[in-house]
Amino acid sequence: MDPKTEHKWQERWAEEGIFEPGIDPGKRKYLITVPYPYANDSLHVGHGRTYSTADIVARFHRIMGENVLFPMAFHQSGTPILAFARRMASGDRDIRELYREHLKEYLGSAKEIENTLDSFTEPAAIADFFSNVIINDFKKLGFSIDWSRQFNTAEEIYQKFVTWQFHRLNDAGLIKKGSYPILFCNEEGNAVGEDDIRDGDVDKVSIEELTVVIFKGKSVSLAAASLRPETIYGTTNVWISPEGEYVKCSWNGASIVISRNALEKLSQQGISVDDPEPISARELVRHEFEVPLTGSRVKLFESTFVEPAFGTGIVYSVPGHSIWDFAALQESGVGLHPIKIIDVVSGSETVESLVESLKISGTRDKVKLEEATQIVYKSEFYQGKMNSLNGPYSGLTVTEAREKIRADLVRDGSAFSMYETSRPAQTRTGYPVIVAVMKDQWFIDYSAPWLKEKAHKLVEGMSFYPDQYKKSMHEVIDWLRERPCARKRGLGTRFPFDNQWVIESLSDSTIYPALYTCIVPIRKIHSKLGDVPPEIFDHIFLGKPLKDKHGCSGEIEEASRLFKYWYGVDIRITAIPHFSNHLAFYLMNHAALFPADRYPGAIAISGLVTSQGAKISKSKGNVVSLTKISGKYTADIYRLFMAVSADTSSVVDWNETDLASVRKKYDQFVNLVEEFHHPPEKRKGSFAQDWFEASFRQRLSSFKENMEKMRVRDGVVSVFFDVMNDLRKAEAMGADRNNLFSSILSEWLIAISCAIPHTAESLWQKHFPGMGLVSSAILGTEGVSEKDRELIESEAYLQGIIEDVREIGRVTGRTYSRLELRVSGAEHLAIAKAIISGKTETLSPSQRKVIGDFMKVRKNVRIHDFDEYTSLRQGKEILEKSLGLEVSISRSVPTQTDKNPWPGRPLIFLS
RNA sequence: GCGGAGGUAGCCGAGCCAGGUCAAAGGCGACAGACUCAAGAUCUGUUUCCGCAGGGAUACGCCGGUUCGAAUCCGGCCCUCCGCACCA
Repeated sequence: MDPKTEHKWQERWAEEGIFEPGIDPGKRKYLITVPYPYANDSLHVGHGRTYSTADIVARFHRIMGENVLFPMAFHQSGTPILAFARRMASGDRDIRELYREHLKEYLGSAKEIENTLDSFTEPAAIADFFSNVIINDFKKLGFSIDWSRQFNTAEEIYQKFVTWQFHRLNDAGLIKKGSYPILFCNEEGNAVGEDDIRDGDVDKVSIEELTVVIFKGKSVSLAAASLRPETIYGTTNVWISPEGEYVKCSWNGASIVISRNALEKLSQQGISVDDPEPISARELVRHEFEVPLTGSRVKLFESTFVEPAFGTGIVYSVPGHSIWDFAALQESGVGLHPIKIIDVVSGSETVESLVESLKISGTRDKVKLEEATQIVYKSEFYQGKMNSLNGPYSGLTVTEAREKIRADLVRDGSAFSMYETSRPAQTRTGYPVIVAVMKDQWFIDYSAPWLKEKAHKLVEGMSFYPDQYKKSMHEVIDWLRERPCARKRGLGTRFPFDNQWVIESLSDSTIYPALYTCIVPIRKIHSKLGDVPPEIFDHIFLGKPLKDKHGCSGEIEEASRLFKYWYGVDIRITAIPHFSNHLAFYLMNHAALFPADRYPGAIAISGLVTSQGAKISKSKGNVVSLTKISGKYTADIYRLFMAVSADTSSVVDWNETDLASVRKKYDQFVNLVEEFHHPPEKRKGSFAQDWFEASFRQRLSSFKENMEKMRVRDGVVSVFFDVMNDLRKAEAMGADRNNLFSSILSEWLIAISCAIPHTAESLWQKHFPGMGLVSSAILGTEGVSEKDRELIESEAYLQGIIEDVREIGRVTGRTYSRLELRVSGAEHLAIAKAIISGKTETLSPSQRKVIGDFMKVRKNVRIHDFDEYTSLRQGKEILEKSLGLEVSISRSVPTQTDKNPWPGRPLIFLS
């Protein structure tokens, strides 16, 4: 198979429109979806896997006679495309160079590339370009996608749909407003996402909550920030930075000292600090301050490890439980001693033991200090108990004490909360990233009990592949809280209740599969009216009565019919990273908006793809783009590889060694089928022929069963590899290949067309000309008969005997010329049955003498449904052929005390 | 830490839910033989150890338990992977 031939078939499929189904009341409908890709880049072999799996499943359901719809669309909402366009517009040379290289895969001339790069200052141009790349890649892989229904999330029509959806969520009381901490850049006046932060993708920035504790002094108080308020009883002193700029300001009636950097953060977080005045904090050094709750007095000292830019630029020192404080104290030489206030399980690392084992030399040893801090934090936080020095908090666990002490400090007016980034961070343009609290953040309230209850019911009623994910989904639903659903920037749909906001990009992608069903007539409505009013969506999707048809009654009714016929989604296949976010929202929104008969039917999880043993990433240089696949390997090899190299949910590794072996098998298959000639007349069945046909029916039925249960690998293995092995076996048993083929070839090609459709089409055309396309053929329904099972069992019985004979030959190391087989008769059968059922008392005394002989071989005794003697007679030639021995068979030998034939285990004599 | 999944022969990977028919499917790799001048491809066989008649011993992360019987059930331990949110 070459890419050109593959292309030819793709064009045929498109011409005949066989993947663009309409309503067919005579067939069961099957709607299969995969989350749409984000159109900011081309896709690689990893992305292709989910779609490959989906296409194999789609094609399977098609050959099972179902009316299959496999649609797709493109995601353009959110910040990445926008950020990319901005960088291009800013004239960033690095990114231009990067994409110049990248575009060479898709565009021929340098001029074309430069023009395209120029156009990338517009987000829409980026999205369009990569959407087209993806479409082309997918077409070249032979995916049976209905392209007539594609759309993208930047289209007005999509945004009308999302707007409608948000109105309905609001009607259900699920849209809420509240305050929420986010990453923010004051200089740019923007919320910042991962892509806006320098190294944000490799070194994630998260938000941490600090407790700012007020240490009262004579004229001013110190506001010291801590991640661990529970350590307050271990305070020995307070630290400030000798290099920091500090200000005095008023908070809650008190005069407090904080770093200049903290001012802006606090105001962004809605904490009011007024009248800031510069103060020379050094003057306060060695002054005494009062520790809240404990009432003890501690002094202020300087240490360079304190970062003015972190928190308030002031920290209180707990050398008993903080490595930094311990190291700083040792350096300072002020002669204070650590106070131990937390007990940990014996054997756990402590501040002192870590300083020793890690050889920490001082506060400059930042990397080791960080590592040690993590270790101490974990063991104290999860196992620690407050000891008797903690006043009323003695005996509490660290977790409990933290909450209680924080609450008590806040109630007392001795503390407030502030947020801080988990590491110092800058935007790509170099401005600091801080945490701001948005007072009017919009949420979707996924915590609503009625919604959770509905969602649990929905989950209970659907299938998950693998099954264990059903349990996980129940847990995810329990865990969901309010989700911020709008942002101040990014592409997407305007938030309908507040124009300043844009709907966040996962929140706009929940029930959109509904749109696939009827996008065509809705487009018509939109082009007629220049709008799609919400009540039309209400009518189409929720069946609400519609008075004013806006002159589009035909289109509206068409859309309603389509939606009713196709929706819900029968299966949605997606990679695991979508599980606890996208899939959860997908299910929650369906539960919130649709009646139960429109709920999703199943979710299948597709595993990750690695490349040459490593996670696929640009930095590792192991990205293999989908564009190269069809040319370099052919679509069918890719598809077959994805199907058979691992179970749907487990990891597939893309590497040349495994690819080569799949290719080898594939070549074998093609050669076999190409050499086939229809025999002039079908020969009368031999044992081998009958067995092969029976076995094929069993392979086919196992294929169907596995595919139904989304075990694509097992399914394809049984219909591809196993049938080829059977074929070889049957030939070895003396059957004629063409004869074997002629009885199964058409069904075989139809089944195999799911995985390798192009190859199947070519072979189909060659051997069954004039019978249409294999892609639209339907598999027969014949199952496995009792007779088939007997044949299969009887062949396995023959194989067992062949193995036994071989083993004897191997062990004795001799060669033989004759094989005599003695099969058990009626008497042996009766004795065996009696022993097995424990009714030995029914046996005669002479019969009882053979029980010992039976027990020796009982492991191998099997009472078959077929007659062993007849089977051996039928298989005589096969035995002779495979063993190269002259074979004689006898039955009903009299019982003896030492050696008897038993059911399933004839006596073997070699000479 | 919490939640989830998992550790099976040289490798990948079934089996485990419903304990015996499991020395454990299938694939890859390796080895031997056939074919060939040769290589490749293909076919046949072998691939834990012992065994001159189809057998035995030891094995499914480690330790222990239940059972006549455990890869499969239970408990403990060790290790690996995934998710832990506003990010697509």
